[in-house]
Amino acid sequence: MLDIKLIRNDPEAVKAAVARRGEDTSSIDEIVELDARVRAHMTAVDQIREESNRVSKEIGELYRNGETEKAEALKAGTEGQKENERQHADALAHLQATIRELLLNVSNMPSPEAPDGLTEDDNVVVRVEGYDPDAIADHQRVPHWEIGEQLGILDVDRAVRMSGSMFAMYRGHGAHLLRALISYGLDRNRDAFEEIRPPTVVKTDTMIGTGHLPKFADDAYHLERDDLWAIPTAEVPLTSMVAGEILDQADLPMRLMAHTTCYRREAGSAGRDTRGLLRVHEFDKVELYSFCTPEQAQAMHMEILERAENAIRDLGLAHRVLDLACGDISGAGTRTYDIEVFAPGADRWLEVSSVSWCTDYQARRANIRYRPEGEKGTRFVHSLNGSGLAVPRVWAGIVETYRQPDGSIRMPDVLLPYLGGLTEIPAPV
RNA sequence: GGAGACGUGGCCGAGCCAGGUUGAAGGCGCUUCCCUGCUAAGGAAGUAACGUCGUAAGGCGUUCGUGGGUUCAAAUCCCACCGUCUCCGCCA
Repeated sequence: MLDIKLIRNDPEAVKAAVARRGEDTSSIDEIVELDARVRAHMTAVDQIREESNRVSKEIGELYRNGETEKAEALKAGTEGQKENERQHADALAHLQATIRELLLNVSNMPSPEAPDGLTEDDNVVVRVEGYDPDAIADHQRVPHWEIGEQLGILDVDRAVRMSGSMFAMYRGHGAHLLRALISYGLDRNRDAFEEIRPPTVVKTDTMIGTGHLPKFADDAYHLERDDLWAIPTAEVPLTSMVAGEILDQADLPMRLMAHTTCYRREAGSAGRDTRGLLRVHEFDKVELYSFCTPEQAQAMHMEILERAENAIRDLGLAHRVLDLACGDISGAGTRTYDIEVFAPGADRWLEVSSVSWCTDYQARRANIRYRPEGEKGTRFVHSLNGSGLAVPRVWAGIVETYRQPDGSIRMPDVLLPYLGGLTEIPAPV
């Protein structure tokens, strides 16, 4: 969430920034107004408590000295104070809860450098690599859901029978390829990132920490009986890993990576891009993540983007990098780069990574701070995340891109160490 | 799931049964200074976070797992929840 002090001191600037997303900013005015009332009640409560603390201490002293009568007299004088305090305290608590609720629903301020615009059409293409529409051969123009069926490596129909639409099942070499991609995604970042395998089902507080709740409750799977949520991305448990902690500056930047399954209801996108693996409710992903100081954040953003892009480049996939327009940046982000792979069979760009710099927006929610060296007090860390490898769409890109004239699929060189001798998925006989 | 024990500051650990100068003894760690050829040892002082008021110095408030309650007063008493540990049961 945003810093209430920042909103208090310069509401117009905050509104202007948030408005670039196309978001309604009227709640910010409301917050400012409620905040003033909060502080009035706060002062009142503090004064009442100060007085009551003082009197209590005095009573204690009187009892100790055996001056029971005086003590009783003082006690009698405290009547009514309690009710008075309670009224202010209740009003205060109520206002604070309201403010928090409002605050949780205000998105992060986009970076001044983020491109203007409200939709994905306004995203700026930073670079395109390996994309040549004229060089795409006919045998590559087969969508992966057809290839998957032909080769017996992807079985959507049976997955749908078990779990409903937008679920997939990988089989045989297809499942093996999936596993290879996960290992590949992790291993190539092992030089700097600590591998984590977190829980994939988490408490409500954990989801709030990253900004996925309350705003996007409809997009997440909820296990009502135990009040647990299936994570939409490893970003959720990774952020919460150090929730409430004060980190040593020496430990920053902290680099973490995790392979997890991710669950998304995709509530707003029913019927869109539903063929094959374009959009599924359950998928595997390797996530790259970092906590760092504000000073380190910009460089870390570039590092994660570079690592994610290199993984795609080394797989030999045509791709492009987008600088997202304000309106397309997810709630917690201040700036986001997307990586899209071109899938020649499906004939479209598929988002395979979203690399976001969240400033202290998530850290504030999850209360993650660090002690700056040579400075008093604490500061909130910055958090950054990016998909190191989103498996299904990369899988789709590979299967379509590497399809040979005979219908077999050659395996990218960089995956060979993970495929136990498999160099191609053979064509059906 | 059953029975019991327990959750205190960066860490360890008193205090809780008998509520009152306890924001919390003592120790470790850390910081600064002294001593010192170097290191070790030793001596002195300091060492939580958050909120709020204040230009500041500083004042006040909150926090002893979390949330309620009792009381003039709660780390201490009561209730609920969360978590940890031990034993039993079950189990990949």
